[in-house]
Amino acid sequence: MRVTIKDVAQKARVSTATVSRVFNNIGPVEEETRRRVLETAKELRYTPNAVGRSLSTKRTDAIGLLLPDIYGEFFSEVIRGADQTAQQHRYHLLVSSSHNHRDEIETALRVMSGRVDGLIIMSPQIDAEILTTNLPTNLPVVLLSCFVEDVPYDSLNIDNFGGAKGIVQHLLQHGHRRIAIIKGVENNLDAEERLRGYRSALQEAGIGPDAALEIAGKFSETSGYEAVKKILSLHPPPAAIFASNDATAIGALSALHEMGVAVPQEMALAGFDDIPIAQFFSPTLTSVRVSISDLGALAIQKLVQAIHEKSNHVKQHVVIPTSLALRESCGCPKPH
Amino acid sequence: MRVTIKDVAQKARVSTATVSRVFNNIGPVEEETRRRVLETAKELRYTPNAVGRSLSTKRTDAIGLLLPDIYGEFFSEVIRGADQTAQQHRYHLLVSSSHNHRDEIETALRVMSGRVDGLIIMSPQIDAEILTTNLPTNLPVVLLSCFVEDVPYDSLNIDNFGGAKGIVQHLLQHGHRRIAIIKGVENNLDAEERLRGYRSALQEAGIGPDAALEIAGKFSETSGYEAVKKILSLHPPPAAIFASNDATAIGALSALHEMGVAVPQEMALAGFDDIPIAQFFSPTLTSVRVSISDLGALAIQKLVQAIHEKSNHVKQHVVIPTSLALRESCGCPKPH
DNA sequence: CTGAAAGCGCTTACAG
DNA sequence: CTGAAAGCGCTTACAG
Repeated sequence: MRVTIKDVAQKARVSTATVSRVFNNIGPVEEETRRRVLETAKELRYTPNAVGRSLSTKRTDAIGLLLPDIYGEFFSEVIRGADQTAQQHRYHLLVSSSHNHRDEIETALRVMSGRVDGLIIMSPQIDAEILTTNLPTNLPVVLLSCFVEDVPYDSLNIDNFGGAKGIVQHLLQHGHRRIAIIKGVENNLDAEERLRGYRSALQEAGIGPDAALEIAGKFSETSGYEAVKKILSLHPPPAAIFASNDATAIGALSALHEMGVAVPQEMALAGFDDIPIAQFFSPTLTSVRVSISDLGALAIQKLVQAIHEKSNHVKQHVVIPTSLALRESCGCPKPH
Repeated sequence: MRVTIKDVAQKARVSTATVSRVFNNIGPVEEETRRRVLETAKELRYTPNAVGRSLSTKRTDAIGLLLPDIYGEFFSEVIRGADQTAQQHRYHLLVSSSHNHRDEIETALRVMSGRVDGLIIMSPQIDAEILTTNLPTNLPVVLLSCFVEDVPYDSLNIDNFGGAKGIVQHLLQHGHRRIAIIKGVENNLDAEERLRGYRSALQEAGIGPDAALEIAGKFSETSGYEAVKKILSLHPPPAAIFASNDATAIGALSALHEMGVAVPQEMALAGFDDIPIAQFFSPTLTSVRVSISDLGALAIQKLVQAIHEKSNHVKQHVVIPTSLALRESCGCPKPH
């Protein structure tokens, strides 16, 4: 069977307390004893059992990452950043995906609680109140892209409004007046804020709202592809499209190519997220830059801080700034 | 503090054994007792502690997923497929990435063992022997894209050889004779097998090997981009390029666009993996189709089976077939 | 410097 | 149908 601390203690002729001390590098241990314990442990191929340890320390050394339905490069970047940073802090990452609905989130929360020391929840679709009522109050939590207002948790949000407004202003500077938007998923915080930013930019430019230019989308390539078909049937068609994320922009670009519409000459295009692959399209894709892996990394950092500082941790609401990644698809020259 | 099974038992005036029975739906429990326990539990907001349970049951209900340095859509698809299937079987997913080196793998293995009921290891760079010497022999393991030969583990491998050979044969059928390959990462199993497939196709077509046509690459967009610069400086340049994965093909495509080389007219191009985004490029990208999310899902299925069947589980070595996703970049018409 | 013992939160034969 | 008690593998005051 499995070799335990008892086996090592017995064989090394010490108590389990001593073995424990050796393995945790705490307390004073005679050098000779330490050597003997380590040797015996190696001989027996002993590995401390994490579950036993967790039960007495009340730490799990694991962090839970709750993601919405994961798909595509955005989430892979979040996970990458989170995992790297978690490892640096000696935490494990328990990933759980595909939670867009209230009850799924609730189940996931229940199931994770007790197995993790803290939780990162990315849930742009879910009202934060649902979380509040379902979370053990003593569990440190960082909310990512959640609706937050007066919630007792740390939170990280992308500056969706500012980023969207900025990129639309840029399209305006290119001289375009009729600018369409392909919207994101309904009831999604990121999507709503980007829409607000789009509208705000137009309004400040003295351009009235035009519902016909606000096309439905779903943050997916396919939805961008289909949205373009609708956009091209408008009379007159717009001069530019702001896609609510890069996946959508990529689908849109594909459709424009297929319909023989030159980008950016006949139609300017910009996305949001600046996923790594954006710069490999032709034309290269203009986007709103968000350091996605940093987002995951930062969430972990905040959470680790919260875990360590315990109850005197001061909650923060951080808005992560964006910048413009100007490339060819909006009409800018290709940068080097 | 945390509310435990004792608190519930006390308040409901039963033993902890009874509370345990109610929550696990086992053994006979008087309906009236069950009701009272459940009510009390709800009142106290009791959630069973997973760590305590694990220690006595010796199950963790978690599966570890060890990935190489994760980046890009391929891995996000693996995780997606794995997580969905794991959830169906009521297992959690403990993800650990960034393991390309021997000692990293060893650390990860040590750290995970005891916290998971089984392990999926994707490690195309690592010799399986390293794994064998580092794994608790009683832990069920499924190897993904690992060098395997006579190892006592289940394994899943993509038919890299067959897929690569097939796509190169297809390029030959388009009439191309000078076909370059952009290779994958060195000492990587998938990369080596794809190279073998490429060579085999050429050889069977009576075309001798030409080292100048085998260009270094790294499975990344950037490496594909740079490889094309070298390829275009060949005299004469080849008529087609087989990129060892889609990321590489995408980088290559980007470079070809930039250099004004028409694809597929002046240069045919094909990739490998068929990542979802491949069909949104212009021209749409021909590739070797692998159902990546199914790969993750299948690995979980195998592992769950192994966990349940215990020691009388029969190890299998499964090779996952591929198919050709023929699109525009190789010269085929666009499918609908 | 070291050990005996209690305790972490559960489950599970065993007895009744 | 229910409970007392041992045990899972650790850690940690406490005592010496």
